[in-house]
Amino acid sequence: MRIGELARRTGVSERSLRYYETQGLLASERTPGGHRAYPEAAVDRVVRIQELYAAGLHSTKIRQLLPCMRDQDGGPSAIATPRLVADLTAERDRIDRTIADLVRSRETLDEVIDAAGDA
Amino acid sequence: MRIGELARRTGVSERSLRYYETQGLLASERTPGGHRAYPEAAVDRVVRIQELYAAGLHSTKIRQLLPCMRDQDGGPSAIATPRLVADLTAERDRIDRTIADLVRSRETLDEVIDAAGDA
DNA sequence: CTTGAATCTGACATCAGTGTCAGGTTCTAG
DNA sequence: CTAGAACCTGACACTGATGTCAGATTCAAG
Repeated sequence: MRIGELARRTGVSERSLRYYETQGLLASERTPGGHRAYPEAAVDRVVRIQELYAAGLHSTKIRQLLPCMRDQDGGPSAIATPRLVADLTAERDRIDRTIADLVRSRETLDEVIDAAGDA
Repeated sequence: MRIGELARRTGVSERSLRYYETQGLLASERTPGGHRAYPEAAVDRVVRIQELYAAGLHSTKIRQLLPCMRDQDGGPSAIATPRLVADLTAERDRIDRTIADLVRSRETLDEVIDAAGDA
């Protein structure tokens, strides 16, 4: 699959896909002419990357994390080091706090929306 | 209360508090010499602002939203317009999606953390 | 009054992912 | 072969909240 199709299927811009490659998050084969060629599994991987980005992880952490993830074609190809586990645990706690925060903000929005609905 | 104390009590930098003021999010009285003076209620307000920022709202939306919020000293001083309600509903849906995404990412992290724990 | 802490304004830097554009090359259908 | 679509690299801009620094002013305690 080429980059255009991958972009279409994942909803991620070609620009971002190329950026992911420079960050070591997404590998690609190349055609003899130098065009990128992706395996089917790239779709899942890009979706995962997007999720992690949206969860506030930086590319550095994602790069360390990806090899330790179980992807659809088999088990993880690496086990997290204790150092990485500590980092990820911190990220996990941060995500917990973020979720709690989002829930509070959602309640705030709902209050305002409901108050307007009563009017 | 002056800006230093407000910063200490909210955990928000003085820089950010001044920025909030330029964005119309946080008013302040001024001493004769020009120093900012905040009422006690400012603490709550700053915390709210921080939560909304963390939830991904931009200052423009927060500025519109704040007057419609019920704060600790009474009811809201404004009712959201239909236009604003539509915006806030969109934000709410975005927050819902973000939460779902965070939960997925948290599961991903947990898997990796657990896998390392088994080793 | 003096002095040190706190505050003021204004300007510039940063971060990291993404948009966008230019100029060139490759691919593929006809 | 050829035209047009798709892709390549590289560079620069942007966003928007926040950090940081400089130089000046104000505040409050002795």
